Amino acid sequence: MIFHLDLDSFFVSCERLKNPALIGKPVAVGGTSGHGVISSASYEARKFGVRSAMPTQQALRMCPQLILVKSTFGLYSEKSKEVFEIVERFTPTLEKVSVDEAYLDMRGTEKLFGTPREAAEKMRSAVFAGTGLTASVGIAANRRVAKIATDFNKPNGVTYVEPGREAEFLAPLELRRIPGVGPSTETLLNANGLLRVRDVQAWSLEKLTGRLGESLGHFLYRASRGEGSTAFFEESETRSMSRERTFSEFPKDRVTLKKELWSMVAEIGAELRGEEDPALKYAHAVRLKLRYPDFETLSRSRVLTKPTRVDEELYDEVEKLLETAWTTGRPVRLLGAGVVLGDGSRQLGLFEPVYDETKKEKLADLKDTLRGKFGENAIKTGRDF
DNA sequence: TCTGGGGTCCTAGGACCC
DNA sequence: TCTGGGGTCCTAGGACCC
Repeated sequence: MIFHLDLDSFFVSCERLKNPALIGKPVAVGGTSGHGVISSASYEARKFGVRSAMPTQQALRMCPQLILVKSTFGLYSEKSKEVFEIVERFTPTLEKVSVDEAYLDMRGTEKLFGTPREAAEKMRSAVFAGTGLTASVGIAANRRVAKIATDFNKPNGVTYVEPGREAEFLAPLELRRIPGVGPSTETLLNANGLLRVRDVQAWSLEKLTGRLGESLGHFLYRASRGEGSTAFFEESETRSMSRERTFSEFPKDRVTLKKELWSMVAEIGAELRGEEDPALKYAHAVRLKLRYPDFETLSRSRVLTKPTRVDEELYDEVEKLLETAWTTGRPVRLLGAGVVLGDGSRQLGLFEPVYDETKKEKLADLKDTLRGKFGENAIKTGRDF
């Protein structure tokens, strides 16, 4: 039995703990100024059509009395920690997938907590008693179905899909309920006459792969029958790091863009040098992202001739990408920088020596240490833009 | 009407190798 | 003069998730 636990409108609920006057009202947490989007909406606000990821301006048009609260991430991670400390008393085998969501392996806990449904209710009560937050729980034989089940009975509910009855549970649901089926895939499926899970169940694997492609066809065949991976943990390592910034006023001068690029690259560099896992200590490639005011978005990337974790070396490469990608003088809405991670050896060339730490790298580490001790501004980097 | 930020995975063409 | 098949890497773009 796998549980999927999801905290109800988490950011809004946290804000209500801090300010009870928000209870019972249409509230949304998110970007309050300029080009913001909604991160979390109360159920009162959802009645008006307000949803997360919706532009704040649009939300305000739909619901003029909407109370907007600026997000305070410190509060959310604190509350999240409290919740998972409570949840860990039920099983040590859990995987957090975000601040407000986790999968729990509850196999073999019947003696302690009773039936799956009883265990879920005990868990939800404990979370509420300890933090004042409500959670929804989905129970199934695999992660995918458990997650769909959570969504089925939100907020503050439990859904148990008995083993062997997955296909029956899924049949009436809209395809959109399957994680991985977003707006674009939904449109494609609808255009093929597939509206609900049962419609997909009626197609053979050959028909699905023939009409929709190998990958999507196989995925839907399995997902529609409630099949999922049997392993609890799914291997997944960080493969990239990035920073991006949407400007409130769209700059069109080189200096502003390069200063911003430098500060993002420096953050990435510090994170890279703080990385414990030897397989992920070095940047294998760098990436640049640009978005213009009309939302035209482009990215450029380049594999480095030599893997590095030195800010200056990363910056020089990203700057080159900016020079080639950016139409000089055109205003920029969003600027982003990123790295693809590697272990410092190059994949190509079996006889390449593993990259040695250079003096520059040691200097960069020293700067990080000093910044940690004396503050961000302890070390000034002399750079002309 | 206006669209955040940090990620993962997939696709598709071209280069290159065996 | 004509031209297979499989695999990996690189690059750009896009879908999707929270």
